[in-house]
Amino acid sequence: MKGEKVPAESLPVGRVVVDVPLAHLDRPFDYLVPSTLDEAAVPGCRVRVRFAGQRVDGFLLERIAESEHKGRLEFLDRVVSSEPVLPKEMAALARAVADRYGGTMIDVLRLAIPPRHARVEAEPPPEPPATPAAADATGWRRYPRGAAFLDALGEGRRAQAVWQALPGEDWPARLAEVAATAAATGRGALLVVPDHRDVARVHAACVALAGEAAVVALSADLGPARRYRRWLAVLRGAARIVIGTRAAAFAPVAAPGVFAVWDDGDDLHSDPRSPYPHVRDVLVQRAHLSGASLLVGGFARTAEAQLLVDSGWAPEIVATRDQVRASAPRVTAIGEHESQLARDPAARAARIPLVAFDAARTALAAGHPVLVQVPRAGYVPALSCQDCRTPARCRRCAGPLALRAGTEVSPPYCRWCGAPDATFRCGTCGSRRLRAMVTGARRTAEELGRAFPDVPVHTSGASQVLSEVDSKPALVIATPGAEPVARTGYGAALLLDGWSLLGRADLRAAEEALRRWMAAAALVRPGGEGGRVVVMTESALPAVQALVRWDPAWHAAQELAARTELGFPPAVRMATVDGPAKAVATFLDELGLPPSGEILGPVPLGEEGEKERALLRVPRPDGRALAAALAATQAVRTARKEPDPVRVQLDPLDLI
DNA sequence: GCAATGAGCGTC
DNA sequence: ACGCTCATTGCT
Repeated sequence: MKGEKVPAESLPVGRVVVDVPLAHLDRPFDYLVPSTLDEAAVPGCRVRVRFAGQRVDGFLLERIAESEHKGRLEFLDRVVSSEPVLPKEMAALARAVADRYGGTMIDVLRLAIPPRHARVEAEPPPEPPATPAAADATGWRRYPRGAAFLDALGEGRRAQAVWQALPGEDWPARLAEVAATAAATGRGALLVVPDHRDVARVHAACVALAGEAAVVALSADLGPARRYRRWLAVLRGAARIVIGTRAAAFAPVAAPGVFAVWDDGDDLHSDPRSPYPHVRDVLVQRAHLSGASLLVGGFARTAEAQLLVDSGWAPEIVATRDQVRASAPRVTAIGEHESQLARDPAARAARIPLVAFDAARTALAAGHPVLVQVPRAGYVPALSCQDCRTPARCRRCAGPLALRAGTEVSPPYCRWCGAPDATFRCGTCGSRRLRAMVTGARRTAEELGRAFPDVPVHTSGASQVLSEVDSKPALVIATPGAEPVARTGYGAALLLDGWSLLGRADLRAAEEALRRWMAAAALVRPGGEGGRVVVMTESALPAVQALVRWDPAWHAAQELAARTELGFPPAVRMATVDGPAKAVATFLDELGLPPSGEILGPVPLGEEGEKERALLRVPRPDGRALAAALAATQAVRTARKEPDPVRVQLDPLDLI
C-alpha cells in the first residue's frame, strides 16, 4: 500500500496558479489533493507541483469537488506551508490588476507577496491590537469637505476623494487621522507614500494617534526576514494601520476601511517590474473590489486625479481661497532676461537675480533657513543659447544637444543622432554661445553659498538625504524629492530647477515641474509671516501661474483639457510595445486592436537602433479591450516559443 | 498493414 | 523539461 496516493475525501481537487512566466499559461491548473495533504492544503497556501515534468512553485487558489479538465490529474507534490498567503480577495485583486495591464497574474503576485522566510513564519503571531479610540481630526476642518470625508470613514460609509493639501500642511498627521478614524471602526487602513523617508514620517504620526501596536510600516529595504515578519503581521490581522511604499499597495490588510496614496504624481508610485502597475490604479481597483474608501492626496494634482474628479467618481477636498491665501508663501517668478542682477558684488558675480538674493537675505536675517532646489545630479544636461535661451538643437535632425558628462571642453553632440557640433549657431538669434542649463543652476547654488559666507550650507540629495533641519539660518541645497522639512518652516525657497524641468519634450513636464515646486514651496512659511518663493522661470507659463496663485486644481484641469484635445493620456489609454524590429512588426500584425485603436510608429528605440517601439492608442472605454488584445498576443507568442521577447507596457509613465 | 522513430506541442 | 500525439518511414 506504500506510495499509493489517494485523493482527499472532501473537495479533492485543488486549483493552482503555477509560477511560470509564460503568458499562455496564465490560468489555474487542477491537481488532486492527496489524502495525506488534506489538512495542509488550505486555500491560499504555497504549493509545489509537477508541471510539464518539472517541479514548480504555485499558489493553491481553492479546493473544489470536481475538475472540468478532461485528462488525467496529477497529485499536488507538496504543501510548502499552510500559511494562507494568498487570500481570496488578493487573488481577485491580482487577477484584476493583471487584466487591467494586459499582464499575468503570477507577475502581479511576485510584486504582491514577499519571499517566504520559514523561521519567521514559525514565530508565534503577535496579539491583535485593541481598537484605537476615534481620532480627533480637527486638522480636516480647514477643508470644507474634509470633515464630511472623515465622518463617512468614522461611520463606516464609503467615500472617495481627491485631496489637495494646503501649503505648510502637516500631511502625515492628516493621513494618520484618516487611518485612525477607519481603525476606530474596527477596520483596516493602508497608506502608500513615495519613499521610506515619508514612511517614517507617516508611521510616527500614526503611532502618536493609534499606538505602536496598531501600526506596521512596510518597505522593500528591510531585508527578507523583517520584511516577511511585518507582512505576515498584516496578513494575520496584527496591525490595523499599514504604511508603506509601492509594493505595500498589495498588503493584505484585514477588513480594509480606507486606502490612501500620497503624492500620486511621484514616479516612485509606478512599479518598474511587469506589468508595471501604478499605486493609484491598484488602490482604485482595491477600493472598487472591497467597497473601501479611497483618498488620493498631494500638494499638486495629477491629470489622472483630475479625471477621477471630472468623472464624478471622487469629489475634491480643497481649501477655500481665503485659507490658501493665508497659508501660501509669496511666490515670484523670474525669467532670465527679466532678471535684474543683485547689486551686492558677490551676488552679482554669482549671477543671482536681485529678488532671489533679497528673499534669501531677508529670510536668513529673520533667523530662518533657506531652501534651494537644484536639478537632480545626472539629470539630462540640456544646452541652450546663452543669449536668447532657446534650447540648442542639432542642425541635422533637430535633436537636443548635450555635453559629454563631466566635460565642458569637448564639443556638444546630438542626443538623437550622435553627431558632434563644434560650431553651434543659434537658429533664433544667431548667437554662437551655449550655456548648460543644469550646470548653470548647480553653479548658482554654489555661488549663493559664497554670497553668504557666514551661513552654513547643508546639502540633501540622492547620496545623502536629510530629513529635517533646524530653525536656524542656513542654506539647504536639495534635489527634488530630497527636501528636508524645516521645523518651523523655511523663510524662503529658491527654485532653480525650473530651467531644466520645463525644457523637456515630456508629456508631463509641466505637471511634474509644478509638483516639485509645490512640494518645495509647501515647506516655506506663509507669505503673511514673510515666507517667499522665487522660481527661476518665465512667469507666463501656466505651471508658473498655478504656483503663483497656488491653484493645483486649475492646473490639473488645464492639463487634462489639453491632453484630451491632443489625444494624450489619461484622456486616452496608451501602450508601448518594445522589442527587436521584426518582433514588434509581427506583434502589431497579429494584434487584434479594437477598431477605434491606432498604431503610432514603430520608431527606433535608443542609440543602437536594433530595437523599436510602437505606441498604441485607444479611447478610454476600449482600454479593457486593448489590455485583452495585448495579453492574447503575448500568449500566442509564448505558446509559439518566440525567442525575441516583446515588452508591453500599458499606461506607461513616459512615452518617449 | 503496421511497428518504429522523431518532431512538435501542450503543459491539470 | 517531460510525455503525449501524430506524421513519416521502412519493413513484412
